[in-house]
This record gives sequence, C-alpha cells and structure tokens, in this order.
Amino acid sequence: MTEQLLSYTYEHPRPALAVDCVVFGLDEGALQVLLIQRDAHPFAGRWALPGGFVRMDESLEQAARRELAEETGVRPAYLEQLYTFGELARDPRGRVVSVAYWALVKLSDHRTKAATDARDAAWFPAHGTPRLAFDHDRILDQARSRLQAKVRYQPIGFELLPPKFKLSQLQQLYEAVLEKPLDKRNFRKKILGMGVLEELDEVERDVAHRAARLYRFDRKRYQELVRRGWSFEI
Amino acid sequence: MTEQLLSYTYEHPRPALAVDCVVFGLDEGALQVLLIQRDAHPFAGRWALPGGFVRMDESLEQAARRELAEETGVRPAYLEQLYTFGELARDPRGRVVSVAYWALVKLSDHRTKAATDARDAAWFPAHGTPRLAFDHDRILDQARSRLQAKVRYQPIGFELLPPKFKLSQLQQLYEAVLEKPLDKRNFRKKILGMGVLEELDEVERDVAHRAARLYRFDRKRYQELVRRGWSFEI
DNA sequence: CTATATTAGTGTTGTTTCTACACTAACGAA
DNA sequence: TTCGTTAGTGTAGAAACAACACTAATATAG
Repeated sequence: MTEQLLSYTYEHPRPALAVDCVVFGLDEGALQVLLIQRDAHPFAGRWALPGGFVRMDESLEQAARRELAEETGVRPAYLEQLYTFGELARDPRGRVVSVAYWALVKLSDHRTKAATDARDAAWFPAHGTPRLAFDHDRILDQARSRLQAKVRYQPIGFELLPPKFKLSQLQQLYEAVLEKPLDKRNFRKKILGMGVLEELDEVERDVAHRAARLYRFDRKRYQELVRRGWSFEI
Repeated sequence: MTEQLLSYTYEHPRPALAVDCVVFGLDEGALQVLLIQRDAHPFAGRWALPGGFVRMDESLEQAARRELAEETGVRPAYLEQLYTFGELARDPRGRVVSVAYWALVKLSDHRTKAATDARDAAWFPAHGTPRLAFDHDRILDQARSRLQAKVRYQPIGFELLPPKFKLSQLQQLYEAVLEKPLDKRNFRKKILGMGVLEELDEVERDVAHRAARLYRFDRKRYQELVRRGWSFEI
C-alpha cells in the first residue's frame, strides 16, 4: 500500500516545488489582497496565500493559474513571476521551494465568484492583513514593493480598474499603490499628455454631483508608442 | 544495486531543482560573461552557464555560490536572484526547474583564478557568445536586461570596477551596460553631484597622457543618503 | 425653488533637471 | 619641441516638475 503511494523514486533527494500567488485588487480605491484560510496542518486556521504543489505536466505559470482557480475561482488577466523562496526552514513539513507569482485583477469581475466558488477565500486590505502562514508575510511584502515599483513605468494599473473609468479613480489607484497623495492637476496633465487614454463620449451616472467623463486605456496606441521608443512613466 | 542508488522516494513526482548563474565582468570597458564548456551529455561541447542541482542542506543562493565556486572558482560579492525557468521541455533529461541568479565581479580579482581553477571556464563578450546549451541564451538575455535596468537606479556598477577608479572608467562601464554613449560633461556633473564618490589624493600612473584623478565609491555616504530618502539614479 | 454638499475640471509660474556643445591642461613618446 | 592622447571644465536653452485655487455641474435637503 505504502509501496503504491510512495512510488516516485530518484537517485538524489529533491525539494518539493510549490507556487504561491499574491493577487491584488482595488476596492473603493483601497488596495486589497486575496487570501485563503488553511484548514489543514500546518498553520491550520491561519490565512495564507493561495498556492500548491507543481505538477509534472504543467509549467510554473500554469501551476499558479490552476491553483488560483481551484482555491479562489480567480483567473487573473495579469500574472507575473515574483521571486523564488528557498530557505531551508520555510515549511515545517520539510524542504519546500516556492515560486511566488503576483497578479492583478479587476475586483468587479471577481468579487462574487471568489465568494461563491471558494468557501475560505477572502479579500483583505493589502496592509491590514492578519499574520500569515509560512513566510507569506515576506512574500506579500515583496509583492507590494514590486507592484509599487512596476506601476511607475508600466501601464499595469489599468488591470485593476474596470474597462471604463474616470480620472479620479485612476489617481486614487496610484495614490493607493504608491502610498502618497498626488496633485490632481499635475496628475491629469501628465496622464492625458501621454495620449494613451481614450476619452469616451460617456459620463458616469446617478451621482449626486457633477458627473465625470469616462476614459478607456488605449492598448493599441500604447503599443504603438512603445514601438517608437516611448516609455510610460508616472 | 539500482535499489541503493535510486533511494529517494516520494508520494508525488517532483521536478529536479537546479540553479544557473550569469556572471558579468568588465574587461577593458567591455562587458563579459562567464561560461563553462560542458563535457557531458546533453549538449556536450557546448558552452553553458555555470550551475547545477540544489542540495537538500543549502538554500538556493548557497547552491548558486557553491556551484559557481566549484565550476569556475569565482566568488562574487554581488549576487541576486534573476528568475525561475520552469518550461516543461527546457532540459532533455527530464523535468528540471532552474532558479537563475546573476552576479557582478571585479574581473581583476577573478581573471587568473578562473583560468587556473576551472579548465573549461572562460569569459566571453556579453554579446558575442556562442549558441548556449539548454535555454541559457534566454537566461543570458534576461540577465542583461535586468542589469541594464538595475544599473540605472542602484549603484551596483561599482561592483564591476576596481576599488579605485577614474571617472572615464565609470562612464565606459555605463556606456557598455546601457549600450549607448553618454556625454562626458553631463555624466561627470551628475555623478559628482550625487556626493557618493570620494575623491582620492591619488592619480593614475605611468600613462602617456594627463593622469586622471582616482575616486572611490563611498558606501557609507550612500547608505546615509538612502536613509534620508534619496535615491541613486543615472 | 433655493441653498448646500460634493466631486469634476481647468492654467500659470517659478524651480529644477536635462541636453547639447568645444576648448584648454597635462603628460609621455617620438 | 612637437605630437598624440586622455583629463578636465561651464553655459544656455529646453523640458519637466511642483505648487497652488477657483468655477462647473449635479442631486438632495430644506
């Protein structure tokens, strides 16, 4: 019986290989992160990053996407490798090396799904998380730094917003990620000056104040500009 | 017999875990990379990045340093994780996931050692490398991009120079890494204006032209400035 | 229907940073 | 003494950045 279960044998010992995902979303202008509550040993009851072991027939990114979908129902449009954590004692079960990924999702798309598909998945403020299992606090820290760095020179912020948004939402997003206030007029001047936003013939509705114009990120235009040597920078 | 050799058994199959290293040096102002020539299957005879399998009693970084020392004799002062490569078919021997590292060394320290300790290690121009084994061309590409990006906002260039250097060496370094010419006066103004270079009471010797003043990177001063919120940028 | 609360939207000015650019100084070798 | 070679220096115009305050539009409360 044990024979049948423990049936993969190698000449040299191998660490187990896992993936973990840090998924960011934006809720009412506040940066959120997706966690799951562990129900098994070790760290049972603790919140942790979604993740799991890599299978032999899938790449690392595929493993990250699969685990994320299985555990939370989330299928991010933007997913990128973060860092590989390989300290000897990071998992009490033994030697587990984990390749961490980070992702951005439009919360509007995923709020309901995550609530239904996965019993124990929930969004937390990216700062106000409880103490996480394993070395996941460190992974989350690193993901936040990476997002903060990357959002400055890549137009990835749009992955967090609905397709149509107003400039104040975009500004709030940058303020949330960069953790500092921005000047409204300078921000608008800069972002509109880039020419990567498409101004729509549409304004927001049902608001108790002046309605804001809606915009859309013009990916085609962005790629064209990049091809000509331009680079996004906030 | 086989029983004794193939003696590590797991419930689930595990990919093998390796590390590979991209080591950069600077030779006469030209960026070089350290390669080893493989003598075993697969890719016997091809040049490859130094690397090997991770042991159970060492962290990933330790594995990278160990393999690098064993295969090339090089012990870099600066070493950082690059990316983890986990495509299914990247190694013909089977599923091997490789955590790549990149490093900077002062070539003056390592030129002789590498030549003696390791028969089959050699420096190549970072661009004019032969076709490498495995997916190592891709890894090298990525390391070059990372170096190029990082050298702009971290004072890591100094890791490539001897402790005392002249400004024209520093400029050459940046030109080699960034692959574009820089204006001498603007470069000097900028780098000296930072206040992280210590001007020494020493000039170069035995040159058939006006001798250049020597400088040293002032790490203490740099760290002090960082503590005050300043950031290096070229 | 008027007033109020709330968010949208808009330009200018002074400061700093960036870029382009050319000559003199010092030294050894011929 | 001359020549070849690299070191070392300043300015001016352009561009980017930072600071800053009022009017416009809409729903709601009184």
